Amino acid sequence: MPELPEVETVRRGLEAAMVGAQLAAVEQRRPDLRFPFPERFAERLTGQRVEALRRRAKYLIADLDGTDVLVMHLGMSGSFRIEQARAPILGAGAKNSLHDHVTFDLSTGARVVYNDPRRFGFMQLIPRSEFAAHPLFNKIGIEPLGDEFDGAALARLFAGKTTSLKAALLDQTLIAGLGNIYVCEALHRAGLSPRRVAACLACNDGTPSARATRLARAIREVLNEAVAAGGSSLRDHRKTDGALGYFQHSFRIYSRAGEPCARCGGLVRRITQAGRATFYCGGCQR
DNA sequence: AGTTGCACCTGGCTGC
DNA sequence: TGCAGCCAGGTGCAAC
Repeated sequence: MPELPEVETVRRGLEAAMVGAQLAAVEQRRPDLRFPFPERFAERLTGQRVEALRRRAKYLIADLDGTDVLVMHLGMSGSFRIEQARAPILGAGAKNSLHDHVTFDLSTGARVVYNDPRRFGFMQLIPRSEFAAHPLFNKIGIEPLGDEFDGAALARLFAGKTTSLKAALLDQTLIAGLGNIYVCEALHRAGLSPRRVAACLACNDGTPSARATRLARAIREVLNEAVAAGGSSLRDHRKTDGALGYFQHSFRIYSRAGEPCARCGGLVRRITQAGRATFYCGGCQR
């Protein structure tokens, strides 16, 4: 499911429920998700207090009061829901609980449940001292909602890249947190073809082009709007209170193959790039 | 070094 | 109604 706006939405929900609380009991219901759980996972977490709930790229990071940091990734279909004691959420029935893989019972009485049908998500425990140098994080790129992200940064990152704009924007070692939907949406807003060479964002003298500025602005804009909407719910994404995000109603290009472009009336096309579907308008995306 | 293709899983939708 | 086939928000690794 989840790109930056969905992960950020989940982070906010978990932060409100977990920060300051102690993990009174942890249950791990299967040996692995995408990867095996760490050794003695539940035991090592039990009794720890959650001091902060952060996001880096599409990772959720819980700072604990012990020596470890809990790293969580939602993969394609992972979600968290928060249940208050004695008040299970209606509709969270047997079918759904089949894929409840981890539960955290908090000292507040709330229960946090991780559900992931496809099991592409994973959880890791990393010593805090090794966090920055850890292979999961040491090559991650710039945060697109951070202060340092702008047209100049984008042009610098993409300089000399012969790959497509689409592929470069999906590369997490360059920019952290964009996925298939928001890359398509940002390129459409910026009026840029996903097939362009990534290096086209820099002028011959290396300065950022107007295109770079437009694209950086479009990326920030679409991410901010999506976060404000609680993310996009296609199949699996839920806020931690069970509510749907609603940004999917604001897609201008994603999954609209065959429809007229909302901006120019041109035909929205679907192509495949790097094995992923790309939606774009041949009329106004140049 | 940079890219592509495939694998990892389940479930939902489409079309026969 | 049933079932086969295709598709899906991500990422890591093997192969070119």
